[in-house]
Amino acid sequence: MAGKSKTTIHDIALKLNITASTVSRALNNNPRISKATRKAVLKVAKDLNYQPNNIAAALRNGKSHIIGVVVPTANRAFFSSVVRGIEEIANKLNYKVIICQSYENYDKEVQTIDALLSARVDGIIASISKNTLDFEHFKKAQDRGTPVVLFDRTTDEIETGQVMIDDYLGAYKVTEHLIEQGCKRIAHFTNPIKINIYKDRLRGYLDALRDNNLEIIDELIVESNMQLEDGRESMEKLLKLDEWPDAVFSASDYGAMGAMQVLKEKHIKIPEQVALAGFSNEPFTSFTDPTLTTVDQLSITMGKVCAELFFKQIKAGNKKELPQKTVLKPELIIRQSSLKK
Amino acid sequence: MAGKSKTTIHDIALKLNITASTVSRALNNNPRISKATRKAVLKVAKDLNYQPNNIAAALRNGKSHIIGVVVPTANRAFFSSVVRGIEEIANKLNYKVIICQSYENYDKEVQTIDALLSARVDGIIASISKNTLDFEHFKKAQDRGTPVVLFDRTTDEIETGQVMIDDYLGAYKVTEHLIEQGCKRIAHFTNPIKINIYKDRLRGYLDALRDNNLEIIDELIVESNMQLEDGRESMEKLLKLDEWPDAVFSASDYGAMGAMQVLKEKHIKIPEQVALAGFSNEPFTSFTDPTLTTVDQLSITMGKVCAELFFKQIKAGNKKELPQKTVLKPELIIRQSSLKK
DNA sequence: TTGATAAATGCAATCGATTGCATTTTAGTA
DNA sequence: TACTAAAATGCAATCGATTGCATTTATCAA
Repeated sequence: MAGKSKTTIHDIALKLNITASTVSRALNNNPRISKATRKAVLKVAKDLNYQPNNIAAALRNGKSHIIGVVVPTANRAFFSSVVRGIEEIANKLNYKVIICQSYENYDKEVQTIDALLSARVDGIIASISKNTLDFEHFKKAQDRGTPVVLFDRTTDEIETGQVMIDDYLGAYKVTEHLIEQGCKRIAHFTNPIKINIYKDRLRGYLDALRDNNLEIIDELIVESNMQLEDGRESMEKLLKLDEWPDAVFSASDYGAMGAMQVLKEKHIKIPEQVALAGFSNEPFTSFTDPTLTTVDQLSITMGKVCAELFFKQIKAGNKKELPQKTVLKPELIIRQSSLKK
Repeated sequence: MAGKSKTTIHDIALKLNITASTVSRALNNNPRISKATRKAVLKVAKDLNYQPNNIAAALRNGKSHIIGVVVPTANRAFFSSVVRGIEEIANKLNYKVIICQSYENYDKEVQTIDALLSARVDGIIASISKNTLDFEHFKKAQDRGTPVVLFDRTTDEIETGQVMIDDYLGAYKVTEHLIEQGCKRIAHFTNPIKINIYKDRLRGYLDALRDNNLEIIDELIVESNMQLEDGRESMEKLLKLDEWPDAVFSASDYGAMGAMQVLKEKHIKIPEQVALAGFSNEPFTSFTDPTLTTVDQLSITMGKVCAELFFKQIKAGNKKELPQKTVLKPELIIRQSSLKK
């Protein structure tokens, strides 16, 4: 079969000597259609191998039933789990999800949002890229009536739904745990960017130190992009200090991994000499030796909540209900790298 | 601004006292439009914050400029890198990419293909799920005139573009390398499913043994799904044999990782007592201790080739050019887990 | 100035599904 | 049988951009 000409509701209508309206209603389970007709339509639809054209429907309805999701990179387990959570809810409600990657690039992010708007997605769920400083593109989406929900890396500079974990609490817990293990000179890897999450983690770290009467030592706070290589460099830097830290809490698992590599190469014992903790519970953290203490971000839940928030906004429609902010409680995952016991 | 009513080419036309046709042509750089008009249109478009409605265009043109990509899971680094490669080429040609996950589930895969067809994607690039045994859904897409390109996990049961690495060669190289390291009882973790890649890797392993006059020992070939847990179980099984293997080549990195954990727990030295190698070059393989020997699959390249193949098919149009098959040469990555001395 | 081209723009149909408002058919009642 | 309400179906416009085929306007040579 060539199958070139795709069959439409008109083809079905023709075959049954009825109109496209009836076919449309039959396919959409409109109660105004008799059972007999509906049945006949369904049969012919099947026979003709009918495939609905969502594009036509979307044009007519003004809604595509597609949610655009923008993540920095899909291969970070955290992000892809969030997507999974979103999909779980969305698919149930017959929505599809487009995943787009910004590759941590502001321009690409802007382009992506534009592309999604042109594609007439019904909403956008995004985690902003690290070097995004302005949010006009999101505002633009909202002005167009496309709801926006931000997760994890969010901002208060625009009024959107927000879903995040309590980064402050997560960091506080980690730091407290390290202190309980007897650590007194705890270093911290952080990122100098504007995104809240790193600022909050830093605050959590600082407050935990203060609350436990530990001195805050500026030279133990190292800024970088916190990828593997950065973690290595940061650790090397710390090891050049007159007095070593006895623990490192990195706001990223990758940063912690870099530190671990350096420590192992120098045969410095983890956690005895230097305890180690990361943040995000990337899957590899349970594969390292020693396994890495970290903070789980409830990624699937986060995705689900995002989707729920989105659908709430959809339902609310024009009634400008205040966009909601949901904060999830993260979970401390204690593993070998910090457990002196 | 309410911004509720989105501006269309008609709004622009109205403002300029011209017709929508002219606006459309102006926006599309049609040479039949005078520079003056084009300029005016562009200005008004900007002033009115015009956002093209791709859905309308897609309906009229019969093409959405969207490629649907179906992967088992987006969080496997391999798959997300392939997607990245696809995007690189696609974006250049002004195509967008929808990423869908089948979660290794046949039914979900079928549904996804259906959804993509309804969304009228211009093509589908997919890696089939592990438990997919029939390929009617892909055939259906082709019958509808939607080109299909399969990558990595492909099949010869339908005529499509195919992009893969030479799994046979990769496996052969790994095995040969292990033999060169002096290993003589090399075990292999494989997957009993129909997908070619695992069969090819098994063949590569077997041939390498034969070519080096090593005995093929059935009990050293262990079948499983090759996730972490499976790897652990398989390794446990091997360690119950009267004579241990002196190397394990797992067709999956996760399987190898499971084996590594068990070996380490039992204080069996890697690679001295048992050498270890995986397949796929998942990022975590460079984080383990010892780092894991594996095979790189040229993921980005694979993605690019997929996209190129797709565009070739698009251009070819009806002229049923034979779908092409591209085989990439994988690269052996030797790391600590297999390097004796 | 007058044609005759070329250049610029307009008209109207089209893509396929949906839906408000008829209209027709059926069922039920008096 | 006549009539009415309810049920089933049809009509035609709509969503927004595109495009083949006019039609109008500008340009230039004779």
